[in-house]
Amino acid sequence: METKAPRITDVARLAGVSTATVSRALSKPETVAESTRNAVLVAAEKTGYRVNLSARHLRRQRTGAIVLMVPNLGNPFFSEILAGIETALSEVDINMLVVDTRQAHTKPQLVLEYLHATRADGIIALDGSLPDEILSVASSGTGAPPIIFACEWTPEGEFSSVRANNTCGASLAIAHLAELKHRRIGILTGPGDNVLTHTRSAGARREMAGRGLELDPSHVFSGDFSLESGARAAQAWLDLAHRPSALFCQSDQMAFGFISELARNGVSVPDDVSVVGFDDIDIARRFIPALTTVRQPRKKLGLYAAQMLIDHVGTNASPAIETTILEVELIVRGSTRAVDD
Amino acid sequence: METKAPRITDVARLAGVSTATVSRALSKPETVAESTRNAVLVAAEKTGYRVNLSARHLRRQRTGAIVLMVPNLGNPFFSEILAGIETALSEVDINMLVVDTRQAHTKPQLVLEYLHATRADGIIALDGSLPDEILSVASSGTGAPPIIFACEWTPEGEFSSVRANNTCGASLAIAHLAELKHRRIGILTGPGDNVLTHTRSAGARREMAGRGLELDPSHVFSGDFSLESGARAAQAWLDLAHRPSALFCQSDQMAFGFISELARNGVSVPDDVSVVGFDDIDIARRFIPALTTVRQPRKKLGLYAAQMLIDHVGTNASPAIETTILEVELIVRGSTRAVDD
DNA sequence: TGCTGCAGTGCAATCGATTACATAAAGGTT
DNA sequence: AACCTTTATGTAATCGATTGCACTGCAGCA
Repeated sequence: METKAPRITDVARLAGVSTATVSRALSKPETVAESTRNAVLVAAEKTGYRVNLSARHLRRQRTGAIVLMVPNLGNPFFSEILAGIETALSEVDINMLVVDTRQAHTKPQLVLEYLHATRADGIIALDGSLPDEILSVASSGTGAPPIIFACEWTPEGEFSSVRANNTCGASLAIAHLAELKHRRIGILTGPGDNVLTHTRSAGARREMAGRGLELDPSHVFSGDFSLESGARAAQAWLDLAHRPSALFCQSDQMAFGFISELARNGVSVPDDVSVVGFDDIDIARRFIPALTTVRQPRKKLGLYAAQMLIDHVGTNASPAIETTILEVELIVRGSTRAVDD
Repeated sequence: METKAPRITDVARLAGVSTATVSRALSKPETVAESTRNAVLVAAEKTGYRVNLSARHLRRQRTGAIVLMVPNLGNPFFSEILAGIETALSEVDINMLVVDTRQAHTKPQLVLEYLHATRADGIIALDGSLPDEILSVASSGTGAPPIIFACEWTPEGEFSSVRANNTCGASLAIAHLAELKHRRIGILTGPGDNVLTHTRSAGARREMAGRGLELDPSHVFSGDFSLESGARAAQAWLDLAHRPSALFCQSDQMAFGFISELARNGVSVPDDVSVVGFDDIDIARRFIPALTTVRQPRKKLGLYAAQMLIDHVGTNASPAIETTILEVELIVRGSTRAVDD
């Protein structure tokens, strides 16, 4: 019963033309006479013909797909960026291959596979801390597809990237707390080796310095952007004799973990501490208290990254390194309030 | 400068063997003499050879990829399932192509493309409500790749699926509330046309009936699994003269929206109302109050779905329809408490 | 009338790897 | 010594679509 899928020759025979004409009628319709084109279309419809993409890709030397390297698929922060990328790609008929890079650090070989041009036409990396082995291959240019970093990036700046203005975001967060008269402001950072951590920390420190505020080293908590690391920071906060009255968390997730753990210990946000997050993920406006945070234009980040990659893929040799920085916005909600005098 | 990527003939020449031997040495090492194999491996290493996947796929008549149809990439509930699927697939060297099906309903053509075998070897659908146009093609069997439903499924049961025991989950939720002496229990449902909505509602109703509890029609709120629909239900709840003392929400997101909106109106969970969710997404244990909910084994759902699909793809003609139902678990946290007598 | 140009089409090479089949060499059996 | 196996390798067809080049026929032009 199992009928074979129709091939281009089947359509050609039915339409009474050559395969070359069928191919042209379908992919460059304007080069074929209208009557022929219609005959081909009818024949294609009748046979239920679908091009064989493997054959097309082989011949055209493109794969019609890009890979997306995500540091941790389980993190909700990424999902909306994914959605943005997907939207942009689906319009130009490019597929999105998703890879979780958590394993990249233990098994770089596995991820290296993706860097070779027969797998994908390009790469969007949401993970700025890919192992050096991978980055060196990527930058060597020989046969490796173009790569764009989104959100995160590599400090050396060898690659194009689209990112939020993290420095400015951190400044906004600190400025907001300072204006609420907080003078003992703490910071809950991301992982030590992460560019976002550095950039946000630097932005925060600069803003504090500019306002003559000191940053007590014991008020710097180090986390890893996750809920649980926020909860751990709360424990550390509780153990302090001299506690900060406000905390700038470098991710919303950590802010939630922090607030939640404090709540379990009878400490209230914002009454006892003010908290500012970073990202503005969906749940932020519905957390209790609603979280004051720095909004990153996630959908836009995804769209821009995809667009940039599409451009690179189209003009198949543009080594120009572009960096697009998108503006962020402080969203003031219920997790911050002025200190009592 | 741009050197062409090395081909299999380059490796063959360098190793002094035929292309057939190179191919075998790389993909079926045991069929080649050890000395030859080593020579090939060395030559491959030296040239930096990578197989051209388009060529391989064309010849082998497989694509090495499966597509994953996700109803809404922006929803955090799905991310962990994605992670599970990705883990299983990466071990067998299959790629995951992710497609957002929100557009499927407006543009079925676009999604139909994926159903043709040259794009993917198989499909995992997290969306049970694909348009009929698509389902009929999928079930016709002619050239369409195997499809597995995960989490959601189609009511007609024409396809294999992996899902949680939703009926049982709903029962557990209601039983828990009933044991806390709640007698006026409300339900916040998902979209009316969704299988999960029906199954969970049926399970809840049955459990209530079994315990002699009445379900007041005005205590059934209809949502769409989203945060905001939970908030809207809270408004509806506030407007009631005779309010339920407990609410079973068919998703955690809705529970958060509901609790949050009540909090803004000075109503406390669990003091004034008890709330049970469904899913146990990460944030549930850190929400304030921590959410009592029914845990779905998300990672496992992903793993099983991937495994089932891999099996189907391997034995390339197994029309047997399997249904795997995974058990759920009630996680009691702070959003529920006994009614005051 | 004869020539040029162009639109429309077909022929056949090509993309690169895989694999059925053929062949050769080595070892085993009687 | 003749013959059969087994193992290792090579030859060449094949997967299906695309596209450079060549060809045909017709319109336009001098």
